[in-house]
Amino acid sequence: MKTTREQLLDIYHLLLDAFGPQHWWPGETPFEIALGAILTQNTSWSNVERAIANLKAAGLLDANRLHALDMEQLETLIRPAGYFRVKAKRLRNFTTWLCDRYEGDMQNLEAVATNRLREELLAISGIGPETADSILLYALNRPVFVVDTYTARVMVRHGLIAPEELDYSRLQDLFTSNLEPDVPLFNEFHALLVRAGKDYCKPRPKCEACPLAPLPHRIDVECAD
DNA sequence: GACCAGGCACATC
DNA sequence: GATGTGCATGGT
Repeated sequence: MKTTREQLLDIYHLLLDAFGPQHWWPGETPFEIALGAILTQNTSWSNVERAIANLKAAGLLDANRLHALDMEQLETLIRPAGYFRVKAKRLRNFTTWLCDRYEGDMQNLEAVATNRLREELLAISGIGPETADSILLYALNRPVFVVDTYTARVMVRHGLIAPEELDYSRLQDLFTSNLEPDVPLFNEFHALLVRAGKDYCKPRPKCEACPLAPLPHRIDVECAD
C-alpha cells in the first residue's frame, strides 16, 4: 500500500508527464495576478482575459490608478468576466486595503509574514480561502497550496479523501502535511490539477483518456465539488 | 437551450 | 453549524 505522499507524487508526475509545465500564473505582475485571482472566481479564464485586457488598455494595472477609478467605469471594463457588479466591489475592497495599508505597492507585502498576510486577505470582503491562497502562492511566491473544485474532484475520485470529509482546510492539509513547502512544486501541482479537471474530471467526467486512469480509481464515486 | 466555468457572501432554518 | 441562493458573461 502506498503512502499518501507517494500517491500524491504519482498523480503529480503522471500529470506533468502528460501535460508538461503549465507556466502559471498567466500575468506579468503581482498586482495583475491578484486581480486575475479575484476575477476568475467561478469564471472561465478566457472571460477573465478580456477583462484584464480592458484594464491593461486603459492603463489601470496599477493599484492607485485602479483605486481612483469610479465604480461604473470599473464595472464596464470588467463586464466580460461576469458577476461584474460584485467583482467591481471586490476589486475595490482589495485596492482599498492595498492602497491604505501598503501604499498600493505589492512589493511592500514582502515584509509581512505569510500567516498574517493570509489573515489580512481573508478579512477583505470578497476574498475567500482560494483567492487568498492564489494571491499568496502565485503573486507573492509563498509556499501555500491552493485547492479548488477540480482538486476536490480528483482527490475524491482517487480515494485520497472521502466526499464527506471535503472542506477547504482539510483538502489543503492533505497536500501541505504530505509534501515539503516548495513554491515551484505547489505552483505546478495546482495548475496541473486544474488542467486535468478541465480536460477530464468534469461533473460528467471523461476518465478513459485521463492520464490518471492507470491509478486506483473509483468510477462509482460521484465527481462532486 | 442546457450546461459549465480556476468562489464568495449572505439569508434562512 | 449546515444548507440554499444570488451573482453574469461567454464557450461548448
